[in-house]
Parts: sequence; structure tokens; C-alpha cells
Amino acid sequence: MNQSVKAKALDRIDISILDTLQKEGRIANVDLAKKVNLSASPCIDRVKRLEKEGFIEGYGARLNSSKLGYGTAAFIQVTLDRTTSDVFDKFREAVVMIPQVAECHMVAGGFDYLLKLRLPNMEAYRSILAQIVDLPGVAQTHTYVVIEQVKNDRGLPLKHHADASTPPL
Amino acid sequence: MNQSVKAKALDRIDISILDTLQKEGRIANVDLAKKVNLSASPCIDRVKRLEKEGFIEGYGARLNSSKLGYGTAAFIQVTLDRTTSDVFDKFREAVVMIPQVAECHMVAGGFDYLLKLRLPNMEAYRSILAQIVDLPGVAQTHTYVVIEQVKNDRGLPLKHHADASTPPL
DNA sequence: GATTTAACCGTATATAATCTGGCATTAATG
DNA sequence: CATTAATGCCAGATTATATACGGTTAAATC
Repeated sequence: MNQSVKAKALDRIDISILDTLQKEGRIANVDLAKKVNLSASPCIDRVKRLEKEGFIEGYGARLNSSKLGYGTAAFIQVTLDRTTSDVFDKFREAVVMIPQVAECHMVAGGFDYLLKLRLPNMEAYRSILAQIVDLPGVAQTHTYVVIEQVKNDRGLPLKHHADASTPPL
Repeated sequence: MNQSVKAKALDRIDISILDTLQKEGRIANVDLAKKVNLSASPCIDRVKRLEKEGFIEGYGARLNSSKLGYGTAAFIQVTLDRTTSDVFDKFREAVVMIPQVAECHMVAGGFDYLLKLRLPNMEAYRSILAQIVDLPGVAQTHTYVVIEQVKNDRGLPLKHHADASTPPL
């Protein structure tokens, strides 16, 4: 079973609701209903269902990171000194505590973790790197500073999914 | 001048509003007002101002990517064959068109672009990589598949910002 | 110290969310 | 094939919320 609730398959309208909500999370239910060609009641019922079944995890404002002091981003590749699970656990536990670490991915390939940092500027990088290097188990790091954000999609390409591969349960 | 509107400095309440909205984007204004110790009117005025001044760029639902057929992520490092600006432009133009490319960052370091892909599964990776390799100017690529998402913060750590470095305008 | 400005609050009105009951369509069942 | 059950929808009524307005306070300015 899935998410504590039996999830039926999503139909065209559900997809349309999800797609609309991920772009306009604060749209009025009345307007959402119009957009998906439904009246208000079944529309809000579907939204509530999508929330309860876990397709929608929450809502959030998209903030302008530059204007709020986080205009710089950097990626750090981290290699740990040993690949035992307790070393991994210690590192994970510590890295998630650093607020400037926006993302931390364990990856397969030439290193162990890929971190994405958000920073006010390049001066701030120095102190963050010092923290990263001091994290438990860290053997070496390599940094790539982002020069330009070419694309940064928050949303999923739901409309492009109506084809092969993993159909939404 | 900034964003077509003269932006005054953000006070404690503004920060609190932004922080709340990035976590609960669909909170009722009445409840938001309570949370930041304001009555409804000035609260909504501030939200409207923050939107107009560009601190809030929009709102969106957070969707469960696994349940919607995008449970796998991968990073691809891309090196272009020449570093002339027209090669860069062509590549950029083409890469943003691929819906599975969630992010594309131009970076300083050993390669030129770092892409983040969202995929249904590993089988889907093959066809996407073929597309990436065929993009104009691509000399070589290196892929890192995400084994585990240790952290994936959508929001900015606003509360931790009340210190040094770039103060919000 | 008077005047202006800015920010707030409370109230009133407009708008939207939510609940209820009933209808239509479809699927399951006898 | 007819009946029943289930599902999904709509419309209207009620409750709650958003929004606009006028007035008050407090700070800033001259």
C-alpha cells in the first residue's frame, strides 16, 4: 500500500490541477475550477484528495534569492575517507544541519556526495567551505561556483508525462 | 533603482512573513496575521508589497516527484567543444527546451555546465543522455546518478540571515 | 511643538471556501 | 437486461476569509 491512503490513478483533470497548482499555488479554488472545467465543489474535493494521498506535499512562496541575500550558488563534490555506513551516517547527520546547504545528494560515480550551496556572495564561501571540510569523514572536496543560472525549474513537467515509463500509481 | 518599485528595507515582520509563506504558501491571511502578530489589513498590505517589489515571485505546490513519475535524479557535467559565446548561446537555447532538465548552471571549474535531470527511472536515462550529447557544441559529458536525497531544501534560511554579509536591500 | 507621514486597527462589504443534498453517469450485480 | 450501488458532478446555502475604508496612534520632519 502506498501513503496510508489507497491512491487511485490520476486522470486528466488531476494532472491539470497539479500542473496548475505547481505554477499558481495560491490560485482561488473558483478559478482553478474554471481552469479545469469543473465546478468548485468537485475541484476542491480533488485538491483535498491529492493532498491527502501525498501527491501534493505542501505549498510555498517562491522567493527571489538574490534580493534576499542568497544570490550566489555553488556545488561541492565531497569524497569521504572511508565508505563504511557509520561514516556516511555521521556525515549526513552533520551536513543537514548547515542551513547554507540547500541540497545534499549521495551519488554514484567519482565521489560520494554532491552539495548545492546558497550564499550571499563569494566572500561567504570561505567560511562555509571551512565548515564542510571539517565535517566528519570528509577526505576531499571540489567546488564549482555557479556563474549563471541558465535554467531552474521548480516544477515537474507533468504534461510531458503522458507517454511511456512509470505511470503515476 | 531596483525592480520598478522603490524597495524599502525589510523589517522583522517582513522576514517572518516571507519565512512563513515559503513554508506554508497557502496559509490564510488571517492566520498569517496572527502568526506575525498583526491584524489582517496590514498583513495583507505587506504581502502585496512584497509581491510587488519582487521579493515574492510566486507561489507553487510542492509535488511528490516519486509518486508522479520522477523518482530518479541525475547530474550531468557538460563540457563544450569551444568556449566561444555563440557556442554557449546555442547550447543554452537548446538545453532549456528539454523538460527533463530541471536545472542548468554555467559553472567555473573543470567543465562548463552542470545539469540536473529528473527522470522516471534509470531506463529513461539512456534516451535523455542521447539528447544531451546531441546538443550543439557538446564535447563530453559525465553523469552522476543520485542514490539518495539526503537534503533538498526548497526554502531560503531567512532566520539565519540576521548577521553579516549582503543585507536584504 | 505643529505637521506630515507611515503603520496599524476595527468594521463593513465583497468574495471565496465549504457543506449539504440531489442528479446523472457508470459499473457492478442479480 | 433490469436493478442497485458507487462515483462524480452541480447548485444553492452557510460560514469564513479577503479586501476596502475610515479613523487612531506614533514617529519623523520641519
